[in-house]
Amino acid sequence: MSDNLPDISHDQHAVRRQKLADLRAAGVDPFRANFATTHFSGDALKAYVDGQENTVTVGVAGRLVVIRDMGKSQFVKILDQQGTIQLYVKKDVVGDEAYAAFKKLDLGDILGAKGTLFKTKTGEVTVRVDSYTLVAKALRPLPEKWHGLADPEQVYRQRYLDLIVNEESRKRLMLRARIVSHVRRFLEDRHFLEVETPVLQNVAGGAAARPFVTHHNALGVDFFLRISLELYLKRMLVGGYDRVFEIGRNFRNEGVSRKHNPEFPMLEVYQAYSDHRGMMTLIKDLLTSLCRDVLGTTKIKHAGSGEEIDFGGEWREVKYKDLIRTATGDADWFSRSKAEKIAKAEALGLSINPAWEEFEITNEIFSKKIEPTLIQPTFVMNLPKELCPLAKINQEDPTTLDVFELTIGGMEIAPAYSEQNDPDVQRTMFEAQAGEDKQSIDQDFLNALEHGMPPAGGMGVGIDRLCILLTSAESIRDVILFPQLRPGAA
RNA sequence: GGGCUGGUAGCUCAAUGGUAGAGCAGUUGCCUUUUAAGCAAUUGGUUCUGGGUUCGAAUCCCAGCCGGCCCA
Repeated sequence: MSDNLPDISHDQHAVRRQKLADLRAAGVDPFRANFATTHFSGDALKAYVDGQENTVTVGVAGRLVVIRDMGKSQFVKILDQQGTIQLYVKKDVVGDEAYAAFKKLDLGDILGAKGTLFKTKTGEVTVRVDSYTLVAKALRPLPEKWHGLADPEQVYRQRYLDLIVNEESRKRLMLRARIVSHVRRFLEDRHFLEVETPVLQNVAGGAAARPFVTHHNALGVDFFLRISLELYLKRMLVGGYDRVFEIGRNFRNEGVSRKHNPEFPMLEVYQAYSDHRGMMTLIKDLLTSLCRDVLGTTKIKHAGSGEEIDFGGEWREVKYKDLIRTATGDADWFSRSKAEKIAKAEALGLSINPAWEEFEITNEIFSKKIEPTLIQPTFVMNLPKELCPLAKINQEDPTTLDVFELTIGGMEIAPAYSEQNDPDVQRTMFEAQAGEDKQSIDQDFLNALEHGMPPAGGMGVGIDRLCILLTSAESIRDVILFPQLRPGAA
């Protein structure tokens, strides 16, 4: 190096670009190299045979995340999908030239290394490197090694950095992948068929939510992004698929919060010749098997309250109306006038819109005063009939439905119904809900019901919320790889 | 949409109206079993943006941009 070059030592990006240029000038282009691995880091660590030093050969690859340079030898760590593994690089093993090049590597570079396993004097299984290959140069520096990346905005916008430096995030988001995978396997084992139904719909049915609208140029029509999977999956029941499920994205054009992301994957399951009670068994089996096989425990810490949620015991079953009567201290709540209900709700500290229907006032009490307190798994049974127009009416109390809402950790985890299969009742319910807006009724769905849908139980499970629960996350953003944010400043 | 709160070196954070600092990272040396490796030296700043107050602003005020928490 000549003396009149500008000092770029403060600019890590420039220093790394210079190193890359030097490599290329020497005929080495890391971006045209590759490396054949034989093991992931965790598998390599398991391949070590106690006492057998330098007998097992492995090829591992990953991102350089720790460098401890001791002059003529270095201990470094690389990170791959399974975690980190330590490499020991000695000058007199790899040779002078390769060692000199190794000393020029930066934290963040991606390399492959071949060598033999041994245990250091402090007991860590380590690869004694015979040779290595740089396969990608990192031109930008990693965040700080002790504290990781703490700025929440950068964690969400540049999740890749969060995943490299924050082990907690890495583990939580990998756990999510295993949860979803387990759900699929669980259902497939029970003869459920996974299907895919349209995201672009001309009627956004199956739920009450504000949809996103988009436009199809060739057809010259607007479409809604779906807000629910329900009406298409029920068409599959009509078509003879007796057990179906879909894990599909729903889109709701509403607020963003700790519990809401505008796009979210939803599991919906439908089982012919079952009902909501069948769904209770299914969801309990699913959650307990997730606890057992994925988490390895039936006790989970609830991030909000710090309370321990126990999936192992009996799950509480309680009627919606009884919860309301208890919360209001009024055994005759459901025969009170609207004015009395408003007065009582306001006395409980709620702000009530006088335009609301009575069931909405009651449900405000449920969602604000009751649901957040239901930390242990609780089946809330027999919801009022106004809340779910797609469910069967309960025969003993026709003001309620054959449904439950499974609530855990203060969150609605899984609503399930005995599905309405009477096309005339369904039409009446739709019309009552639609009011003047007849356009919003999915006429083809009613047509399908008229062809005959078998009696069935159906259930929805929000995957994000399930993951919040099972990973004890504080926020939905912690379980979504790339949560929705306002576009960043340019 | 409202209230509170934050934005300072690549990252994590200090600096309470008076010369913008530290640790890590980087750079240069030393060190062939380290574990946040160690030792020595050292570079690095549009204090989010734009206005204002002031002799003087990272700090106070106003507006904006992007977050976080709570509420709707």
